[in-house]
Amino acid sequence: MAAEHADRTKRTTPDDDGAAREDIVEQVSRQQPDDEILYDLAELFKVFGDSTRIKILYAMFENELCVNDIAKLLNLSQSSVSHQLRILKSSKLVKFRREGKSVYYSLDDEHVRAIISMGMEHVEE
Amino acid sequence: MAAEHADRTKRTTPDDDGAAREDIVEQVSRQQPDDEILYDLAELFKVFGDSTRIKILYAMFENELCVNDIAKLLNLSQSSVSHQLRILKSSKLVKFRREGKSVYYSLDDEHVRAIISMGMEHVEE
DNA sequence: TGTACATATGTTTAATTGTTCATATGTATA
DNA sequence: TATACATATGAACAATTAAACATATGTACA
Repeated sequence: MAAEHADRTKRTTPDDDGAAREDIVEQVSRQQPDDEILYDLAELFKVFGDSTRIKILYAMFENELCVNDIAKLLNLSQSSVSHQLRILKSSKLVKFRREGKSVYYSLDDEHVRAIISMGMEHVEE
Repeated sequence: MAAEHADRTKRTTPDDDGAAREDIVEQVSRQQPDDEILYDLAELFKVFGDSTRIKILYAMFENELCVNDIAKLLNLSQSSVSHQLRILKSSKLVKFRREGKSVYYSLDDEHVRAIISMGMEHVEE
């Protein structure tokens, strides 16, 4: 794929290049997932894309925490934490269990951990 | 860590639980990366968190593409594509090379591919 | 150098969204 | 059941931002 394109870019005739480009574009178009899937993908990353939510997620990297813990830890209002947890829940990024009056939240699966780790590597390099 | 917490939650004395919570919170607080790093991490995911940018990134998954290709492929204005590529560039998600009048963009490194793939797995499950 | 094509960028506007405040729901216990 | 504590949720406001439009910059070629 990439190799094929590399070949084409070596051509010098304008018309040929134009035709090649159209071919590439059409091929990419066929390979592109449905808009709906890419929309969902963007929505997923949007959830990671807020510093409050990232702080909450990171805090849960190795511990389950209740709403109050998170509020104290990050110096946020209980309301704000609860609102954000609602978003994290509906994106399946965290799971929770009730124990007495408290609700303990934790990361939902290894994907979440992996995505955060991968992003961290990119940021730190 | 998680094991230690599991132990503590078995205690029934309210005072003990309270003290244990504080300990956990303080420990998490020490483990938490600097706000600045988490802010950068959120900023990174924010870039992935737009359907237009995700479409552009995905289109470049296996091919380098010029601005015009992307505009045609995704039925977007040249201006819009260029603005988005600027954001992708400044986040180091894409690299580019000039060839004649055109500028060819491609994914910057394997991290980018990995993050997208990981997100895709989460969305598709 | 002038013209055409490809890309970049400044500005404005409409829409999205995180936080705050107020209030409601849920749970344990006296 | 009344009270206190923990969490959830509805509404309003302020800040962010993607798209559109106009225009500028950069490149090739006659």
